[in-house]
Amino acid sequence: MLTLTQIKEQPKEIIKRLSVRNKNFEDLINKAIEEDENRKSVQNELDTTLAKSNKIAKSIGLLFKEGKQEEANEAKQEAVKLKEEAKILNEKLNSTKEKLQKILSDIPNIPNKSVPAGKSEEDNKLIRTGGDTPNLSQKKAHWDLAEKFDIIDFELGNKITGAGFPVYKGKGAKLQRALISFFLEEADKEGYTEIMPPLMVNEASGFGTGQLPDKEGQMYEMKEDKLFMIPTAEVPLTNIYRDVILKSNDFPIKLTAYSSCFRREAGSYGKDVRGLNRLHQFDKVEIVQIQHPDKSYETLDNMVNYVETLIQKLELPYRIVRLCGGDLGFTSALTYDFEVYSAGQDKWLEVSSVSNFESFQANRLKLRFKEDGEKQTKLAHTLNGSALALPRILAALLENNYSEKGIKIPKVLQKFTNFDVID
RNA sequence: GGAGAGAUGGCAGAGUGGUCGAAUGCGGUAGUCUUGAAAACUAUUGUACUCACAAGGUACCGGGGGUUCGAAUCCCUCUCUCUCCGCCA
Repeated sequence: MLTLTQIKEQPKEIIKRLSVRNKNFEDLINKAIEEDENRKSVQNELDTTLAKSNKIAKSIGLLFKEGKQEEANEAKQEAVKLKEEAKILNEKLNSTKEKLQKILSDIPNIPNKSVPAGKSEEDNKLIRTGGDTPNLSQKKAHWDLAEKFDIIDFELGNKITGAGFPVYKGKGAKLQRALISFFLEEADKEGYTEIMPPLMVNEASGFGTGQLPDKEGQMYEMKEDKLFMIPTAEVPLTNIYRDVILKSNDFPIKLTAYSSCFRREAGSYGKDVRGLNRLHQFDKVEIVQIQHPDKSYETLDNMVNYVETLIQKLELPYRIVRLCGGDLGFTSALTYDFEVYSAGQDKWLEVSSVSNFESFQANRLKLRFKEDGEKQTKLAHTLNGSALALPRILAALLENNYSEKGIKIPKVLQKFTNFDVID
């Protein structure tokens, strides 16, 4: 959520910057400002009414003590009147606040200046590429390979749960575990503190990172307990710092977590989502940083570089793109997507998304900090990225490393798998 | 799931209808003393809105609602924590 201070300081600039999202937010911004003015005047009125009422209430106590019954009773009548006024004003204030809140929660984050305008992924800006595309004697899609080597069973998942819940078996399961260990160990070396978070979160946490109320349908919900299955470890990880006031020397805060992720992704069926390409349950190692506003973009670059090294170590061909306005997530100010080339499908698969949310999440989370010696609190910046999501990495590993001899395991993973080929 | 107790400022903990934004202790910060430090002493120390980051005002004692001129204090409700019992990896 944007803060009203941000909006009021430079509304025109914000409207202009939001327009790269391919939508016009002028009305909403103006409404927000208007509604806030409204809120202020109502609050002022209420405050003065309450002040009067408080004063009288205090005097009544004194009057009774002094035995001035009559005067006290007179004051009482006055107080009743004020109370009624205050009640009406209070209702008015609440509805105004609600309206304002609704408007604010409909305004997405301001894209960073470097975000290109554009409608869809075709307008994303290519930053760099790396790795070599493999020369394969024969191309096979990973779902065929999975069956051939009996390492992932999609049918079995259908039986036990439903579509999008694959069952990993034997070397397939071990490879998953190896990837998780590899990613966590790398993150640890990079200075991230490992966390094992809950896989379900409450409503307040969902709101804090922006999944609620906007993307409600994305999460699996336990209606009876008002809990949600996490769509990413970003949610519990970032919410560790909800309602927290940090000191400026607490920065940077670096957290990592492996978790299963659960996404309903309603309505996305068909050809592009075969095999591991899109799942309801998948595994991911996430990295989160909380940083001083002055340093968050430097940190974003570091995170991008870090994710790049992971893909390089896995010897996968990749490209990094900067998302255009139309493709940029609601809460993000700047996002880099990583895609790996998966030879069997002849497709680029998105495997990581690294974003700076600036103070957008922090405002929802009430995640603040104090500059050394200063009294005033400021909003911190939050960032996160996948490092990395497993299924599409696995798909690319299977497809790119396949030959008649079987599927070759990248060197960095072998100490975790204890085998070097799937055959 | 059953029975009971409780939720107060960074922590501990007092406060059961007015003078309570809240005693006291610890912690934090600044200062005095000291060559320096410790100790001791003094002062200061919640968040947010309004507003000039002033003064003043307002809200917040787990969340929401109610009673009252007035609530941390009484009532209702929700959430959470603890103790005992039951169940259980």
